[in-house]
Amino acid sequence: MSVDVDELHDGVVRRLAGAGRRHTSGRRPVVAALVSADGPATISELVDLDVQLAQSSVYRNLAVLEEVGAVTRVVAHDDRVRFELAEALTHHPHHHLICGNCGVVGDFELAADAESALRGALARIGRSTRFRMDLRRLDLLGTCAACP
Amino acid sequence: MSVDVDELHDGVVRRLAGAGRRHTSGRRPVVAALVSADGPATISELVDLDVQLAQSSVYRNLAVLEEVGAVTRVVAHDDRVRFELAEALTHHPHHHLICGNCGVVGDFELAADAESALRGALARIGRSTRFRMDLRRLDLLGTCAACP
DNA sequence: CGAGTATCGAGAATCGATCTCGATCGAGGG
DNA sequence: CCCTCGATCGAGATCGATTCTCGATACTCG
Repeated sequence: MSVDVDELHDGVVRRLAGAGRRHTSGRRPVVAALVSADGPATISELVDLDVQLAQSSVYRNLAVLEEVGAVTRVVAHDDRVRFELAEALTHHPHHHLICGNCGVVGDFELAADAESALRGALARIGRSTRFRMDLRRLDLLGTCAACP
Repeated sequence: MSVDVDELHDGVVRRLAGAGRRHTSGRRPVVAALVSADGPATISELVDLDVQLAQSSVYRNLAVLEEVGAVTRVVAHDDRVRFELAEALTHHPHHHLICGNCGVVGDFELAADAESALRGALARIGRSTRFRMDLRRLDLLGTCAACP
């Protein structure tokens, strides 16, 4: 993760302020843990990364941060929810590779041409179905290197 | 769902037999409920569809059916797991559109050209990451017609 | 028919996620 | 600097989906 951490916190502060919320001593460590985590992290992973964190507060703060658009919720295939910093803050557009076996989630980027081709195809699909496609995210299932 | 139900049960029987399991009076209704469900269904939806079903048995049987490859587990964005009949049985290849808001899951198919283009792109990605991409499934996030 | 194994169903046990509630913290006003 | 009031905090209770336990049944095969 090669993002200017101060700039990132600034972004978080702005979003929170815009909703009348504060960037508190309870939320900063959560954001910090998300930065240090390599990719989408579960609550328990975050608590492990920073033992000071109270589980209930992490849940609450992640909910708030998600509400103001600072973090994004990622659902994988093990029944735990994962969170990651929003692309708007990290400036790092990406999609997810989910291991259908163990649930690990990895990030990847599509080449520009593949990305635009995909967007075109999906826009067509969105029109033919009752869904509005935003292509905010593309979750792909595969098998990670650690699984058989 | 326009599949020959008898042929479908035959497929289920074959898969179960191949693993030394039986297609019992407890599993048939589950498969039947999956057929009548329109798309991936949650356990409670299945139980609602057939009040005779015992919840614990549905869980167990779906696990068995998944084990032998007769059904597939689908993870959406509401915290419930959904199940659907495996493509190998329905002969109906498709991907999923997941409403990021309410969690509803819909099916869709990609046009052949888009599908192959996508496969190519993903194969490349699989090589550059530590994931083995199988493109068994493509889950897309969008917003369904019923959500704001 | 009898043995041995796969299943069944109801209820208990798990465990991640959410909610409750009294104690704190922080920005502004006085 | 003190006070007020809403935003937050943290620990523990609660919720709800999923899984496990276990005695009772249903089949298959000899």
